[in-house]
Amino acid sequence: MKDGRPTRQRIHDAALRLFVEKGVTETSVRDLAQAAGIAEGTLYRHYASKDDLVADLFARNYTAFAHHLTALQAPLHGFRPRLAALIGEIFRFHDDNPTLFRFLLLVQHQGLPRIADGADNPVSVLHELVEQGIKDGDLGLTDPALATAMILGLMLQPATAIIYGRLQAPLSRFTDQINSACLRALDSTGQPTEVHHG
Amino acid sequence: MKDGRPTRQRIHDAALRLFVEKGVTETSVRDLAQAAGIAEGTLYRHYASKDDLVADLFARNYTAFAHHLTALQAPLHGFRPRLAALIGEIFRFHDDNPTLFRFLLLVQHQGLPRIADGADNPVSVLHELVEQGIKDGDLGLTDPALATAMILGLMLQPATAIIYGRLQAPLSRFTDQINSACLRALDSTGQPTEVHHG
Amino acid sequence: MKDGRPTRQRIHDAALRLFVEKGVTETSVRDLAQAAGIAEGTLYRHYASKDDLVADLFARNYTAFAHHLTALQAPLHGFRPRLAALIGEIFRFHDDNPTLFRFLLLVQHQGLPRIADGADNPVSVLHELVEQGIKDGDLGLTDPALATAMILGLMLQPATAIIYGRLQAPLSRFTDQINSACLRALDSTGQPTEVHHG
Amino acid sequence: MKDGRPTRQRIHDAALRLFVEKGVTETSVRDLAQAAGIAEGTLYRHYASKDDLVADLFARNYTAFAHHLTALQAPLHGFRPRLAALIGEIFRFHDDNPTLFRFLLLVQHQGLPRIADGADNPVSVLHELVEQGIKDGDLGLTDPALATAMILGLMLQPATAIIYGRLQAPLSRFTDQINSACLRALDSTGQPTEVHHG
DNA sequence: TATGAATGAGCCTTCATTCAT
DNA sequence: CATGAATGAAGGCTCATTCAT
Repeated sequence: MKDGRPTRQRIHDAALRLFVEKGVTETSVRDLAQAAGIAEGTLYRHYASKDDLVADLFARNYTAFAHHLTALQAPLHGFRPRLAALIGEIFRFHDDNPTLFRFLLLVQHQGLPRIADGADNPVSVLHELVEQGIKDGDLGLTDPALATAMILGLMLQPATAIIYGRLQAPLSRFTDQINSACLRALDSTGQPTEVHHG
Repeated sequence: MKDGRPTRQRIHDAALRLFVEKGVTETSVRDLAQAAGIAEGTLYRHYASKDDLVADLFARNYTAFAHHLTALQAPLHGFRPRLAALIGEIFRFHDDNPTLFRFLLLVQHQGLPRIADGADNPVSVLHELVEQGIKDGDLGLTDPALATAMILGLMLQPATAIIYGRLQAPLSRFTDQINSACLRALDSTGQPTEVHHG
Repeated sequence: MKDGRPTRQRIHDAALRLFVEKGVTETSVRDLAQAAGIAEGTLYRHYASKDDLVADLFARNYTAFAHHLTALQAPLHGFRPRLAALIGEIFRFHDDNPTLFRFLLLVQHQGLPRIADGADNPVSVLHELVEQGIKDGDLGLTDPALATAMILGLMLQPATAIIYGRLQAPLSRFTDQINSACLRALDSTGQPTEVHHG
Repeated sequence: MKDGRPTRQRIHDAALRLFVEKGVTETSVRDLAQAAGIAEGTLYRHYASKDDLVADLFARNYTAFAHHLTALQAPLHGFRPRLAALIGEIFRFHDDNPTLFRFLLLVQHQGLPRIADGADNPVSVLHELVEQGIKDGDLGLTDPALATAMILGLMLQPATAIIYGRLQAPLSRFTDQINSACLRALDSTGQPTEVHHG
């Protein structure tokens, strides 16, 4: 039961895994303790409550990832290189730790109000990039919220498809295709090739 | 408390609303009964269990919508008109009953295994359309799963953005933009306009 | 397990008994349910919480008893008859339901702030009687709070002595002795008989 | 956190204070450790258990006080001087350390069986004094248990009134009044002054 | 069908206590 | 002696479900 890792790390890992596998509400503290190889009471030495564990897990990683994405773009200039870097990094992150990625996706839909919009939010990072791109005339679209949603959809839905076995991991296989699909989707002035239809 | 609608319909409506507002697990049978204006025990005259209610609500509507989408395409021919019809109908469905739409989106992520892939599944309907489109040479992409994910992302993420207030309803406002964005995204041979980058 | 009494009454009786026997905090909801012959969850159909049960049990009886004492005095006039009636009634109450009496004594020391001073409080009833007595010149003492404490002590300490087996029940045996002891104690002008001391 | 006092003393003080403030059961070992500025485990270097701490605190002080009261009476003779000395000392004790006084009062109602009756018990000391007084013909009453209860009530209820703010500390203000009230209450042959009643 | 009191398993959390450092 | 993380039993409470009316 005891392995080398510190207690907190074992809670962290077990929680991430179970929350993604069964859902947050569906995972009991009993489940958590069992999976982490600790007693139930032990969890409360590290987190004030189950909710606190979820919030901490989410906020810490969500924020860190947002900061990482922001840092990544500092040396780059222009919409295209920055978007490419963003997508590449997000896909790499997914492949490095799919469980964490899915947890963030999962909880985002429940715990969003906890995290204020701003630089700490990966979605905001993307949104700001898009806004800047529109201002610089790099995009055909003029609604930043719509453009952000499109990019998000083109990135996250393939990730979801992997979860359900409709697409084969790793996600990074699709980095280039998704990147160029984003560029095309956003460029409303482009001329789609004429296609045959019967 | 009593209104004109039959009991079953009132359970249906209350459940949909509460499940979307608070989550399925977070909604208790007591909540349901209270919102529907019935006694707790009464729910069990209509559904074998809470799970059964969820499953029934999901399956019935998910399937019906899939059939509807299939029927819609029968008179149409070719990828483009069919995709346009699909998107138009999905967006219209969202705007007509956002609660049901969100419920389907929500439960899909938990109850998916219940619904076998096939004609009863809206995602499958899209998938088959895409497969046919590829076979007919109407799309630049060759991976139907990836193309399906892209279209799905371009449709669903704007719907999600509306939930979080990042985009203004109705979703139908974006039908044309999303439709053409799908076409561009899927057309890997198209030439994105040259853009300035600094 | 089932007897004829309604559930609420059985909870009431079991709670009173256990609270007095073991203390409020020391009595678990599990204990309560077992003693009342009901399931744990059943308690929560009748009381919002364990605290609520305690508060309700206390407030209801404490208040009712205060009202009863007040009513009792309406037809009487003057300090002495009223005090005699008060003591007689309090002792009779003790003997009729010693468990309830002890519960009120017990919880009073923890839940006092819940019950505002006033006509709903047996101690206040006594206090007001004493105040009136002082105003009418019926007492030697001039501090109503002190006089109230004295009477209270002369009544309650014998009740306590019965609990600990230092005095034999019923308490009513001592009604007259305590009543006259109160009168003597309160009459600071009286001349205690000269007594021999060796 | 560390102050000059030895660990045991700090536990002692913190325990007394918290037990009186919140109740024994309501005070956790964690509360105790925090208030005493020690680690939770440290408490167990000094006491075998929380119960043991309570018992020790109670027995030690209860016994010591009984001995003190006994010693106090050795040089005095006769019921009256001894009672006066007793009351004076008890009230002084209350005022010197109200927290300890209240703790003794509090725990007495829960832990009494632990302490055998006898010379180690302040109540017994009073009881014996009363018995001797009756034997010597110094009291009007003939039931020593009842007389003891009366004296106890006349002393303790004012102390209780101070806790609840119904009377102003210090208790010693009332020494003489309570002393003479005891004498009058115990003297069943005394003639209460005739009072007016309307 | 409808009701709503009753059920008891299970949930999150707290607690007194232990023990390796 | 002191520490504080770890323990797991027990606590109060909620829940989906049953059943007599």
